[in-house]
Amino acid sequence: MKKSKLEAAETRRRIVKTAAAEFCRNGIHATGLSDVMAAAGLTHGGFYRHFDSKDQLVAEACAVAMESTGETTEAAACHGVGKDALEAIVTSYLSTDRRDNLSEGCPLAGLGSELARSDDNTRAAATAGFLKLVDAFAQQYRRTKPETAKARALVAVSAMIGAMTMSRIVTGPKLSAAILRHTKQYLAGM
Amino acid sequence: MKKSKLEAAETRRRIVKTAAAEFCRNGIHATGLSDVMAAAGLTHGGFYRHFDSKDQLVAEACAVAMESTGETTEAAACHGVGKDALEAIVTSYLSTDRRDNLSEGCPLAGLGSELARSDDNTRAAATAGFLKLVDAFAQQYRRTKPETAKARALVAVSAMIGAMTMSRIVTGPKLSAAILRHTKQYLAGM
DNA sequence: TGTACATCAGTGAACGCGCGTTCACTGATGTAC
DNA sequence: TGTACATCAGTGAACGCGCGTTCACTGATGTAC
Repeated sequence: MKKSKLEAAETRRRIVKTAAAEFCRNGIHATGLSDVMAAAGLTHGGFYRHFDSKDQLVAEACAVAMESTGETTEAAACHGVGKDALEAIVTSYLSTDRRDNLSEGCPLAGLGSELARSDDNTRAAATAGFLKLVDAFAQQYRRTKPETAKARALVAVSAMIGAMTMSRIVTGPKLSAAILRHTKQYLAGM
Repeated sequence: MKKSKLEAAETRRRIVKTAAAEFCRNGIHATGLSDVMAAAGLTHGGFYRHFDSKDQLVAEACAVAMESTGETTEAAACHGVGKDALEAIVTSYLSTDRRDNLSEGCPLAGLGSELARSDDNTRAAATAGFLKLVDAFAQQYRRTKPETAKARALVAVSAMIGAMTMSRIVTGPKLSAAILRHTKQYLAGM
């Protein structure tokens, strides 16, 4: 049953991508390797042909999910510059669709507290992705010293992540929507 | 070995309080009932004399942890009014001590993504605690229409929670401290 | 107030289950001649 | 180019382990008379 090297590499990518979605949807701890492999159309036994451990998969899945979030953000930012770009980014990030579609969402919001307890590789991947988001914000703060822009961007991205997290915790759809709406409005004018 | 009703009630409270600390430190999924009971000085078998399920304990532990966070916040707010109170709250909440002392920290930051996947009772407890924090902020926004104050407070509290979460994820102590410092400064002047 | 008995907080062993990980096996792929 | 053989991606059963939960048991507490 051996597959060609090309197929094997493709399988590996599929596992990581599937893992990213499954972890984001159900949480890292709550997602078993069997779940991931089954969702990728494989049996769990083959996992260790591709990875050393679950932790390694978690780190790579986090990196892939953050890349995807970064691309979505950059795509939104292309719709304009300055305030327009800011508004496009936060409108995309803080939408109710994104809130309800965990598997394609930002892992910083979807897995935040679990990432804080993950190993260095995973946290490094999360950090790199976070800094890309921060840069995307900082670039839109025109007429501002770079260091001020960076500081403001740190706050804005943290607010965005916190707002998305809270909108998912809160019981009551009105409150959940209000958190997203007000954070969106505030950050767009920051 | 039966204990008096008073002792039993005291034991129950101790279990909930211990659970709040253990969940906040290690995460809900990663903390077993045996861990909680052992930390409370008991064997795990007695758990079901006090609770129906782990989920029930999680909900009560979340409520207790949120109460504690609320009290800490109110205590900080007593140091002044308006901008002074705001600064006291965010300085307390966003300190590096709080960042490094998970077990006594705010569950919204320490358990955010796990709470988002918890049952209604747990999320309701988290929501009630969140709204208390929002009120504590809103009260400090003087010379502002109540609805504007509430909206601003929603954003500020979300930002605080997101910043604490990110400061724990990020690799690199300087970046971690910068997130806390800049968010602190920004929210104190909001 | 004193005695007999039911209650039940807490113990410790056990339950089934799913976890991360390992392993013998398979058969198509890739390589050496 | 064709053949013989080593490699290794993927399968499926098995490993030990810890999980949430259950249960028989204990003995001090609380209650009924």
